[in-house]
Amino acid sequence: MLSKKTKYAINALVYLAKGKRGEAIQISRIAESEHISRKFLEAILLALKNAGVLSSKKGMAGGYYLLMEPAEINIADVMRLFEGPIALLPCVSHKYYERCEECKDETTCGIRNVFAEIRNETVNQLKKATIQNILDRENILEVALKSK
Amino acid sequence: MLSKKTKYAINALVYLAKGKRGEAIQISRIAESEHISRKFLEAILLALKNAGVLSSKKGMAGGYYLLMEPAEINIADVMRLFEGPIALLPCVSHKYYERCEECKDETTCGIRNVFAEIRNETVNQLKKATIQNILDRENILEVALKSK
DNA sequence: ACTAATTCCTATTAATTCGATAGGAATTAT
DNA sequence: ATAATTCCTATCGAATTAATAGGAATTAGT
Repeated sequence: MLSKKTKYAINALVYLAKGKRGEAIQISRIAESEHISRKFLEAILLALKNAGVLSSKKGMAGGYYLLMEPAEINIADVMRLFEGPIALLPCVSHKYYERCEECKDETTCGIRNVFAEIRNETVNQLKKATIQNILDRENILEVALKSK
Repeated sequence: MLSKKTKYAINALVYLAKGKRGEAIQISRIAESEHISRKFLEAILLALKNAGVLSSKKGMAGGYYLLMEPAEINIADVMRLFEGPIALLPCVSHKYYERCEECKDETTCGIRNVFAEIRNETVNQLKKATIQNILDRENILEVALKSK
């Protein structure tokens, strides 16, 4: 399951993507709308800023705004930022690789082999899931609902 | 990432599947071979027994043995047993469903929609990954290595 | 220049989960 | 009987998670 941090990050990104591009939006406004603790959200948005996803304006009338395009922001990257590796085992992670302590031979380990495949398919899936993709789905679902 | 519990469970199941069917194998033997704390493994095997995957014989010359066929034991079920739901959000889990607190409309939530798809694909993937599948992969990898 | 509103940054806390350990009861082959 | 095993409950320390606190730095508006 996703941590609340990751979930809140996605909520906030979708919220920001729904607004006007370039308009600075205050933390407290996002926090209220999405029912997130303001202080907690503060840390989350800061991390997204440091990762280059968001930018911010300080001081009065300051706030956060998207730096990347919604179509470029994907769930895989957001998850990596807040949850660490997507791989289920350290021995099949690219960025956080770690050898299994007592694995006799990595090249013939069936467990490693199957989890490597799972990792690859999962990453592909999560990369397709962009913020833009989420917005598109919402539009489709709303249209479908109205036409009933 | 998988918890050590889940990883150890898979290690133990693969180990048992490699041995003779029906032969009771002691916890301590598995623990030594797979470098797992014996007491910790004890709890893991007990849980697998209660889930109907393993059975056991008590007393001297006792131990654990597979109750299900290696082709019937899949990673999805093992993960559910030790990690809880496979879904990344509670609102898309079947068995552990929980509504997102302040979701205005579940039926048009784009986040929910995308994570429902992710869940389905992940479950399909993890169900294909059976203990038998892992054994088969090891055989293929070993043959490939020898012929080099 | 002053004020108020905001982000930025560090530290702390409470609750939960994870990995492991301890000890003994129940069971069974020899 | 004895020794070896599973079964069961309780506990513990460390790490992680979710949240809170407080104040420094920055900036728009007056």
